[in-house]
Amino acid sequence: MNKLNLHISVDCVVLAYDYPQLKVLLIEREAVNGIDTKLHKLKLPGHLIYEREDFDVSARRILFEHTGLENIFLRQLGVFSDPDRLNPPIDLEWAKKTIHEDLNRVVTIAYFALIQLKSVNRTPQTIWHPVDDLPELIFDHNLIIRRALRHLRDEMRSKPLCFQLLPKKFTIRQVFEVYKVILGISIDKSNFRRKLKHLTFLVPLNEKEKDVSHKPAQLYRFDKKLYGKYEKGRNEIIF
Amino acid sequence: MNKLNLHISVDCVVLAYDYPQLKVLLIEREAVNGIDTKLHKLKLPGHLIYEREDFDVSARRILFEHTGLENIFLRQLGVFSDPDRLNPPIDLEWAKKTIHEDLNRVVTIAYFALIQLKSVNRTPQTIWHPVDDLPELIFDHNLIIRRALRHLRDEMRSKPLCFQLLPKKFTIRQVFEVYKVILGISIDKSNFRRKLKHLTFLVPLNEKEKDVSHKPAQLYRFDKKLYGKYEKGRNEIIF
DNA sequence: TCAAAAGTGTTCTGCGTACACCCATGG
DNA sequence: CCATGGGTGTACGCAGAACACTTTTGA
Repeated sequence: MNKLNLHISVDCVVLAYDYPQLKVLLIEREAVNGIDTKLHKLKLPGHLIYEREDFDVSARRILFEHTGLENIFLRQLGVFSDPDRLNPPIDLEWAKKTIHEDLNRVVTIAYFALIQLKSVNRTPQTIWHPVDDLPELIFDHNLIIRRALRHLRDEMRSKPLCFQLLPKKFTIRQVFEVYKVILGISIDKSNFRRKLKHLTFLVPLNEKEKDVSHKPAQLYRFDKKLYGKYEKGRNEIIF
Repeated sequence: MNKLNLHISVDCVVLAYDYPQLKVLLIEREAVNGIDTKLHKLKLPGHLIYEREDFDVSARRILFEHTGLENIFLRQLGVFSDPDRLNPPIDLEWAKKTIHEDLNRVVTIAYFALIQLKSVNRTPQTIWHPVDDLPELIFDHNLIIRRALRHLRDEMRSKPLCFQLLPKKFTIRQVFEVYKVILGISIDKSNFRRKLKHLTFLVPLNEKEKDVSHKPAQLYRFDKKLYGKYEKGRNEIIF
């Protein structure tokens, strides 16, 4: 029998690009008898873990339940272990009633996932909320999201994460938009183009944009194998 | 009362540069009645956590116990949650006898610390072992160290981690050596010099190397504040 | 024929790379 | 005066920044 471990949970920050915004997947907290259901707080998708489950597997299970997706881009973000993180008290009350168990301390392992919004099964409980101006979430979930965004911004600069947020076929402009909105910086469009065109792992397709009221753009795909080679060829030391 | 949590431990990978090698801090596993003491296996410094302790605090406590150092450069590396990580069985036996408790599953939060070897209190139980050709350690500690090294190599390229491994006053050559040994690459010496000289956050001191049988080198220090400014001024997108 | 975005060209500057060379010190 | 490493100079090429310009489409 595989029972719940009452000390450890997994929470997932699932991010998606919904032009022109970056959005995060939130879940409406279920109402529980005895807790004021007026408090429609939101939370990250997550759950206590099972005794015999690797956390990466737990995270994938949770993601599948809420999005219908498998093979998601997933990274461990880190552990949130503040002994007082199960605050405010009403949130803790809710959690106890939901799982029908007493809880003392729960540490959570935060995960970080990137998906393409189009491929998701949308369900009534899931809310895709812009990452700017988030409401107050339960526990320390606001903090976890902030940490995830910082991680994303950092890693975007040196790794090809953006392609996880875009469809398989994309235009340079789409990449450009993703960079602008996530990093919050202005970039010279034509230099950005030129730069991307010289990246060997971006393969131009025999296909162009359709149904647009301007010159249709070249479509590209990201080639993981070629990226591997490209990455090996680099040995810059930058600070 | 603050009791042990039998589900979660903290392990620390403490790295130091001992010319010309990178070394990791290991602890000799204590002998326990009923376990063959011939098995002189080594382990990372670490321990089960206390119920009301933030893990960062646990890690610092452990590091202080083994090195006498406070204010260490410390980062969370990640969680190791394989349900079968407490293998081989003899290691699990040893752990149970040591803490006088039964153990089912323990997940560990791995931390990553960089220190200057000179400033450490050396004690008889602590062993500084070269990171190449490590012996077989208990549990998954070899895996944890590999992960730590990967992390170090990655982060070295974009962050000024090397200065955590060097004394406060250092020469360009020392930085050069650290990079060479950790990244395992060959670098053009004179270009490396030039590059470092242009970094605004490396401040030349009114002091030179002493007692060397060659031209004494300029000493520098790393200025954290200046680095902060330097970092803000960068907004490269690199892939 | 106009708006909108694709895509090209040009100039300047700075940085990485490769490599030759001179300088200071202890033995 | 030699070995050792510190430190400078030069020349080339590529890549980023800034910005003007041309092209292709739908409406």
